[in-house]
Amino acid sequence: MQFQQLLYFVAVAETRHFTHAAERVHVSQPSLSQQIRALETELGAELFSRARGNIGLTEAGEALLPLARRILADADTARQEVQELAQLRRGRVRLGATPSLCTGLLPEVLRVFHDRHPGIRLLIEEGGSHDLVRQLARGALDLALIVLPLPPGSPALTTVELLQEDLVVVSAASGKPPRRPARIADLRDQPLVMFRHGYDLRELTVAACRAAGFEPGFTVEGGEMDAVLGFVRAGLGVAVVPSMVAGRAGPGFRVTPLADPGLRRTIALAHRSDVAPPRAARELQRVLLDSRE
Amino acid sequence: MQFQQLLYFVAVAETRHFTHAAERVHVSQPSLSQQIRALETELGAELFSRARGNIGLTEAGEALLPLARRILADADTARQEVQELAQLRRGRVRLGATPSLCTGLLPEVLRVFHDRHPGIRLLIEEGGSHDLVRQLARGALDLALIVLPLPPGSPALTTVELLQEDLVVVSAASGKPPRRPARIADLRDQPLVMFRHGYDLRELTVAACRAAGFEPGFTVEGGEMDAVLGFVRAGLGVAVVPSMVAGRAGPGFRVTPLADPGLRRTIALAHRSDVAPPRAARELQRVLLDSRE
DNA sequence: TGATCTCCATAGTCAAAGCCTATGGTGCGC
DNA sequence: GCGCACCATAGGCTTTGACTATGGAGATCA
Repeated sequence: MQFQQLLYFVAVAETRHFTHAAERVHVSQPSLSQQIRALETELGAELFSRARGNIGLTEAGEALLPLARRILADADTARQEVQELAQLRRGRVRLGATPSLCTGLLPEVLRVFHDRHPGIRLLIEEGGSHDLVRQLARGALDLALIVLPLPPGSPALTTVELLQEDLVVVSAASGKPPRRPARIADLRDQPLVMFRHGYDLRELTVAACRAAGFEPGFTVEGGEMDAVLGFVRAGLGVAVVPSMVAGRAGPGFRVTPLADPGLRRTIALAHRSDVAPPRAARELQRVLLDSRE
Repeated sequence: MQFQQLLYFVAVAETRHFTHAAERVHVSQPSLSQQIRALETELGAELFSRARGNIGLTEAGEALLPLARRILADADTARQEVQELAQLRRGRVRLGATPSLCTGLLPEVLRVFHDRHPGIRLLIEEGGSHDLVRQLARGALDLALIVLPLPPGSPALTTVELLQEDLVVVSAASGKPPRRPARIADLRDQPLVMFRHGYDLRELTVAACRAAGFEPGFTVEGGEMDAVLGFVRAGLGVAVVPSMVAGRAGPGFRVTPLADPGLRRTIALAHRSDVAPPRAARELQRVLLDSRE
């Protein structure tokens, strides 16, 4: 059984005429006759009663017709569905990102992408780089925005550096102004508001303090970016955050840059090396990279 | 798009392994790879993410999979339906017969046929030969039991003589016994009970009377076979019926054969010449012809 | 680190399938 | 009765799909 045989069969059933049916499906009449005959032979039953000037369906033909129509319709649907996915009219991208990027970089980029491809659903997974890398490897994400360098033992990922973020110190506007520019060592005697485990910022800040020779003390820890900023504004302590986040934090904050060499982190776009990302993900990747300019 | 491509696709989707899938569908692995690739090219999208040791469906593949399964299932259903029709496990026969045959010959023959092919529906159309011939030509009947000769102007039908019926005179057992054997001429002065228009017996009896030189008179006319016999038993008149019908008419009747040459009619099985009857009809035809022995 | 193994892709060959044109054969109508 | 309409058949050609053999890349283990 072949799709074109079913197509020819339906054409004959509807025109009740071999020659006309052949024209409709754009083959010669003998080709059509031959295929109908092949289908009949395979199925083991005549499908048409071939009377002069009166082609009619046999009972077997009547039984086959609705199924043939449905099969052909399903095949059309399949073609269309897949093409819509390929043409970015439908689909999804599963993007992982660190929490700070979700509030900083992503909103604008995703708006641009969504305007361009309104049919693509965007599924955002917020998490630390470590988790995101695991999910990439498992195939649960198409792309992820992670902090370089990759954690040791990472699977084969391809990364493209996207941007470098400077980290700054935020404190309550109402409190005593810190030295400007700040130094890491200044944090030794400062109460710190710290993110929950999983934030790359936590590991990075703690590592920097230890490199400067002290263990940082936290007044509050846990909570997401918004909560941390709220605690800082309330005067519970200072925090180290990306400058992009601090810049949009609103009033009530004092933002203090760090003296050279400061703290920076490199944000990269990562995907599995062994599999090309889906079409929609490649498109989002392009938009992300373009957004740097 | 081809059925085998969908079959291979489903096999790979389910095994997540090209080599195993190839074994399952009994082709070599390169053939399967090639067909999958052809399908992907035609649809314009990759269907699988081919990572070492971890074959997975892409979004396009996910979209295609349920449709592919349904198409393959429909194709199987189609094959099975048609084969069941061909193997006489299902189906129908549309049989036309004259009313007298419906009560005489058919019940036993149809019982035999039904015992042999319980899945075949039997649709009986009762009518005069003229009507039956028209319905055969229109394709509304597969087979018909008609009275020979065919009406003038009949379309091309193939007929096989089935049996010859002797006609006899039936009268009420309570009445005056007629001459035995009877002659057509005896009917001149007899009140006749006559069938409705459309019965071949009516045309045949009237024609015989006219050939004998008189116009028959009817006390009652119209009604089916059972009604006519009822009228006869009630003493309203005599009737000319097939001997087979008279024999099973029950008590209350006197059956009188006609003197030579008598009246006979030839019952034949007819179908269109231009189209072979469907399988189930041919089978019923065989059973009918066998029933003569 | 390198030899081996697994597994999918590629190359080349061959038989079969499908389409074409030309032609045959059979009812139907003028 | 001759042509006409229409489906079937025949023969040739191109394409396709299957096979075997081989390549190449990642995983595995000594």
